[in-house]
Amino acid sequence: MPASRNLELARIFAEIADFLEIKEESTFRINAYRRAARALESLGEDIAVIAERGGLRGVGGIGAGLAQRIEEYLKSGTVAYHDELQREIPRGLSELMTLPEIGPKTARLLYEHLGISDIDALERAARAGQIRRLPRMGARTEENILHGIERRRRQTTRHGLGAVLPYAQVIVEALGRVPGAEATSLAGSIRRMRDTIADIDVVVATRAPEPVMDTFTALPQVAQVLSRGPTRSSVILGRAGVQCDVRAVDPEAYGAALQYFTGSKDHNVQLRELGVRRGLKINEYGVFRVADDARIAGRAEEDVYRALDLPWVPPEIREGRGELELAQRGALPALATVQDLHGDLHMHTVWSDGQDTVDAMARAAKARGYEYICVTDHSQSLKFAGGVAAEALRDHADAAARAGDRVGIHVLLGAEVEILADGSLDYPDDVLASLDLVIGSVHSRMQMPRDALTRRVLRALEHPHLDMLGHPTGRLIGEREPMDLDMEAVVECARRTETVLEVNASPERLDLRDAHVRLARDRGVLLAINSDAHRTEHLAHIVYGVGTARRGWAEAKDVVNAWPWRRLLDFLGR
DNA sequence: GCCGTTTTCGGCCCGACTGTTTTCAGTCG
Repeated sequence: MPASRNLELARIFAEIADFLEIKEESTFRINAYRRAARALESLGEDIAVIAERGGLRGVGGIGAGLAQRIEEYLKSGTVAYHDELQREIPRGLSELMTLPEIGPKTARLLYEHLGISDIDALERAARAGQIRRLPRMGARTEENILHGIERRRRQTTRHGLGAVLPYAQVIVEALGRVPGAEATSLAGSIRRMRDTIADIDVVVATRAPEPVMDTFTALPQVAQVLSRGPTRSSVILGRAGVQCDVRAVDPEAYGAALQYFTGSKDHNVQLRELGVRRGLKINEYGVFRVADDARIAGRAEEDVYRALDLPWVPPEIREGRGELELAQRGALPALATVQDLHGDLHMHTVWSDGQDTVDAMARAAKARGYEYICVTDHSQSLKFAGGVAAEALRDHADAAARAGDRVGIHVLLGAEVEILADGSLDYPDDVLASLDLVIGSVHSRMQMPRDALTRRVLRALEHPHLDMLGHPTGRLIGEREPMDLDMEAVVECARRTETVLEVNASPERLDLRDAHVRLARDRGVLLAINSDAHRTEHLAHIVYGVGTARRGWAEAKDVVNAWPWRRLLDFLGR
């Protein structure tokens, strides 16, 4: 399971960090393991491939010691140090620490006094009233622990960006209407457009925090108030069980707070280190000179970066993955924006499984300001999605062109063609040649072994009529794992054959994902950001795709549908 | 354990909130 080797190693390092924390080891060692775990999680490339070319030390947060542990893991499949710690400390304690309110100290306390080392035992003890008898524990804590366990059982880990963002925007708007709220913004991973979200962070600038907190904790969406203070409150929203944290800050500190709470942690740590070198202290209240404690920035986020002689860094790339080095050199990428897009190259109509006609799609695209669209219904073998027979395509081409003329937008006729199990495409070559754009996608037999699957996709990429690979990994966030594909090989083949890799903006997909966009972009592969709309409203999903592409550092020049009509036509060779 | 226009040694972020405390530890972000 090579792709998951990164995640497996990340889990091992994170667990080592937990164990070390229980043992009360140096927090800096603990942080080093945590940081390495996060780096591994967000890596677009297989760690084994990086190790092979001797690049481990080049990954931020990995030094001599951790490189050695990684090598050991790649060779033997285990890390002896991890095994050693596991003999000393039950693994379940690490699991306990994932519950709210339970950190290393409490986990150890529970184990030493009551022998608790898993969540079931903890629940039994809490129900039996044993927790409250422990030092520093009380009935309230016991109750909170039971709540935490219950919430854990009801909800699964993280939430998809697409499910949470619209909801979060409603909260922001509601708080923005409170009298005295001068500015309101999302922060945290949702502002960075991560594909999944653990909680919603909101920052409000106000000199009167009380009414903001009153409004917030009384919102109809609030199911439970976890904490409430003048500067910070925390609630659980609705049945979905998303946590939402609101910070109220003085307008003078709004920019600093927004910067601070947007993160990521790694980005902020690096930023503060840059500050320290200049004799500056950065916290959520502002940027301060250490010498005389004078505040030199804080009102706007731009000011915080400017105080360090840096340009403002777009939230999507604040991941501590080299963005600050580039910012220092004034070489940040000019990330693609929604406004850069001239069209959308992947959408469905009533001709297959879409809800709207080509006319309706064209009108909706025109209303978004697009110059062109490409209609790409499913190919013949995808029967359950109303795949289009080859014979119907000629009529569709005429109908698409007429719709374009009526609406005043260029309408190309393409197809989302099945990549069959052997890597061949689902229309004959002469039919493919007649289409303006051919997207190849895998919708079936996704469970093939890695080698066979990779061969299958590479064969499709080599096909002279294939222009684009649609939703390359086939993942459905929170529902279906990505296919076990050798992404390095796919990216390399796409580069060589000049095949476009899609960033599918459908919120349940976001595929390519951020790390793979970065990999593709670093190798000079062309991208497209497409909505994969199945009705007119879905065209708006493009914001999620743009966010994902930006997280992978994609620039407009890398994105073919950010090119004007003429250039796109030249590229397609039509 | 990482990292280096301060450093191969000695730094490494810190404040808010809760609960059980009579003055603060633990957790979280």
